[in-house]
Formats: sequence, C-alpha cells, structure tokens
Amino acid sequence: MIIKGKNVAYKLEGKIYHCAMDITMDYIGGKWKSVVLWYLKNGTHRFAELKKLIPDITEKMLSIQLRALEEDGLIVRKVYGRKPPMRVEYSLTEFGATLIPALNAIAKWGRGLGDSEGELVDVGEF
Amino acid sequence: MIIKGKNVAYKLEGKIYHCAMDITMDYIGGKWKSVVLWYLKNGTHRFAELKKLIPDITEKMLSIQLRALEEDGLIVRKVYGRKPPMRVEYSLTEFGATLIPALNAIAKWGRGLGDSEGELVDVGEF
DNA sequence: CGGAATCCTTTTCGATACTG
DNA sequence: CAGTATCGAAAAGGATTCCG
Repeated sequence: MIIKGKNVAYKLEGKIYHCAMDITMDYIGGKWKSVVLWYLKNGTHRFAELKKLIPDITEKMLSIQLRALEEDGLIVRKVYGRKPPMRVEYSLTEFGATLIPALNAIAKWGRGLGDSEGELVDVGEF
Repeated sequence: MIIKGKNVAYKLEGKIYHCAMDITMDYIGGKWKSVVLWYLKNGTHRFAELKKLIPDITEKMLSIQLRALEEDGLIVRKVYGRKPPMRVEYSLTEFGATLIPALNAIAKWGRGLGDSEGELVDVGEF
C-alpha cells in the first residue's frame, strides 16, 4: 500500500497488513469460515445443524472454525441448559453482519460460475 | 445447498461444491491469490513489480500463485523477448475481471476495519 | 448434544541457493 | 529479469475415539 510516496501499512491487533484484502481474508479466509458465515447469515444455527448444512466438514474442523469466528467477534455462541442434552446456538454478531455485503458478492460470483459452467448433481445420500 | 427438499450440489471441473462460497473461495482463497488479483485489477504488472507491491511474499510463492491463477483462467501471462533480460507481464483476463465486484467488496470491508480499528504504520524500509 | 483428545497425513510456507 | 530447486518447518485438515 503506497500513499504519497511512502510505504505504509495497517497495524491491527498486533499484525501488519500491507493490503486491505489481507485484512478481510484473515477473517473469512481458509476452507470453511466463509461457508459457516454464509449459513449463519440468515439466522441462528446449532452445531448439528451446521454440520448437516456443511456435510464435508468434520466436527473437529467445525468446532475450530466456530471458535475462531467467535474469537474474531464475528459470531456469538449461546448455551442453553447446562447438562449434557444441551443446546448451543451460533449467530452473527453486529460486527459479523457488516460482512454480509462482501459475503453476498463472493457467493454471487460463485453462483454465477456454477450456473453457467457447472452442473447440478444430486447428492441425496447425505 | 438444499433445493425443494433435495440435497444438490454444483459440479465444476470434476469437483463437488455444496455451496457457492466454496466455488469462489477455491479461486481467490489462500493467503496470496486475492492480493495478487487486487494489484492486477488496475492494470498489468511485471513479476518484480508484484514482488515490490507485496513485500512479504517470496518469489517462490508469487510464482506459484501466478501459475495457479493462470491455470484458473483469471490472469494471462505475456512474455516479451526470449533471452534472459526478458519481460513478463501479468494482467486480468475478461473472466478474471468478473471478479472485480467481489474483490472490491472484500477490500472495502478490510479497509473499513483498518481505518476504524487499526493504525497506519510506516514501513518505509521496504 | 456438542464437542475435546489424540494421532496422523497433507498442504502450505519460507529461506536459501541457483539458472536460462 | 524472472523465475526454479531443494529442504525443512509449520499449519491445516481428517479419522477416530471418548466424554460431561
């Protein structure tokens, strides 16, 4: 990032970013985060629901992603009940909701490509 | 992705995607691709120019990312001259240009966060 | 129900050195 | 100038089992 002949960068939470893309990608990058956010975009979901919506993710990965997203302040985790059959719900925070336009743009491009170049396949066995 | 009670997915170049986010992320995900695309968005750049614009990337990584982006059809590589002091230019393809709205949305969010929460630091030593 | 623990494999990343 | 080659470290991802 070059401003008026000087090399400058953003410093955020101790990390240096030379480019705004980097910042966003640090929040939504990786294989799963954007997908999880996508499904939380339209409302609250429980752990098992997310696992069903994202069949290819393992529970371990889902757990890791949810905790990372929570640490970043993008989602909230709410626990109902304290004994084993408990209910945990995840939803976007207000901060997380600011990502929605970007998420929509990303999904729109993917959908466009999928519709024009790809084919729909049935994966009903899930 | 659930349509009328059936589980369907996109199949694109042999890969299965359950979610449109996935498709896009396959093209722009990872640590460097989006940054490279960002700098090519506004015009052609040479290898060494990109290296300067993205100080933290190694030549190896830059090379790998550029080849991956080329394989995906997002950028073109043009070589001028065939003997060692040669000139190689990279630029977005028409297909790559369709990503610009999404890239803009991603950068906008990062910039917003950087401006409100981060600080600008001088990294003039580059 | 909603994970955590463990172990393992795969992929990515980075430093350094070298080349047509 | 624009990369490759090589190596090793680190991170990401996956399968399975177990637990409050």
